[in-house]
Amino acid sequence: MPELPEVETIRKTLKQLVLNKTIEEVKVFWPNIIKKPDDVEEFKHLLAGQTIRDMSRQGKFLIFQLDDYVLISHLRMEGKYSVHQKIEPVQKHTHVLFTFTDGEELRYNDVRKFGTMHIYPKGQELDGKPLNQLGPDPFDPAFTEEYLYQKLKKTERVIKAVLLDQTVVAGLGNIYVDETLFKAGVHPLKRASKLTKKEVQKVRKEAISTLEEAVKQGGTTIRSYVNSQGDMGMFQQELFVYGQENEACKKCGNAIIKLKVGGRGTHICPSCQKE
DNA sequence: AGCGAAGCTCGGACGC
DNA sequence: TGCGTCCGAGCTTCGC
Repeated sequence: MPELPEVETIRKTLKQLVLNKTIEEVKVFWPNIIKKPDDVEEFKHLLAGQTIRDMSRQGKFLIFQLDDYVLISHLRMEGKYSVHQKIEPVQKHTHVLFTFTDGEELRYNDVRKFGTMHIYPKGQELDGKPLNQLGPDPFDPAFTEEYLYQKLKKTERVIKAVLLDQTVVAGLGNIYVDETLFKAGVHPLKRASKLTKKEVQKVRKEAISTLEEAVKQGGTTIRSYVNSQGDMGMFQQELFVYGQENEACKKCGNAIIKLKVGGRGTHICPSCQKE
C-alpha cells in the first residue's frame, strides 16, 4: 500500500487525532507484527503511560514520538490506523489496540498482517533495524544529484530495482518509481550504471516533483488506501503509466504496456521509454 | 474454482 | 569470508 506520499498523509491526519493523548493499555492480537522488543508483554508494558508528543516519518516508516520511546511502524501493503471510541466494536483484521486515558482508542488494522512495529528508547532509533539502513528521503538535502549518480554508477542492477531499494533512497515504491521513470524517459530495465548524468538529473528531479505533487493530493488510492480519517487519495487521477495498461500514453498516444521487472508489475510507454 | 497478483521488505541461497 | 544480486516467504483478498 503506502509509499512516501501515503505515509506522509497518514502522519498528518493521524497527528490531529492522537497528539497529546496518553496510552493507558495496549492489546496485541497478532504478535508477529511486534518485532522489538522480542517479548510482546514487554512491548505493552513500555507503552503504558506514554504520551504521544509528535508524529514523524522517515521514508515509508511512521514514527510515534513518545515521552521516553519511539514507536516505529511500517504499514507494508495494507496497514491502516484509525481512532475510535473504545466501546465501538473492533473490526476484522484489527491486530493492535492502543487505548487512551480519555476513552478513545488507536487501532492498527492490517488485512495481510505484513506490517511491523519496533520500539526504541528515544535517541537510539537510528542505531538498529529498521531505520539504520535507510537512505535519505528524496526531500532530504542529502539526496543530491551527485549522491544518486555515485550510487547508480557502482551497481549492475537495473534502474527500477535500485530506485526501489530503500537503502539508496527511502520512500519510493512501485507506483512512484514507474511514474518517475516514465516522466524521466528512462526504461526500467536500463542498467543503473548506464544512465547519463543528464538522465540521473531528470530521474532525481521527477522523483521529487512527483512525490511532492502526490503529497499535495493526499496520496494515491488504487484499491484500499485511505488516510487515518478514512479519506481516499486523489493522485490516481494524475498517473501516467501505473495501472494504465492498454490506455493511450498521455504524451504520445501509444498504448501503455505492462511487464515484469524484478518480480514487480511494471508499466511503461514503449515509445517514450527506450531501453 | 483455482491461480496469480496486489501500494513491501527481509533473509537465505547462490555465484563470483 | 564477503560482497552483490535474486527469489521466496510472510498473509489475505480479489478478479480473471
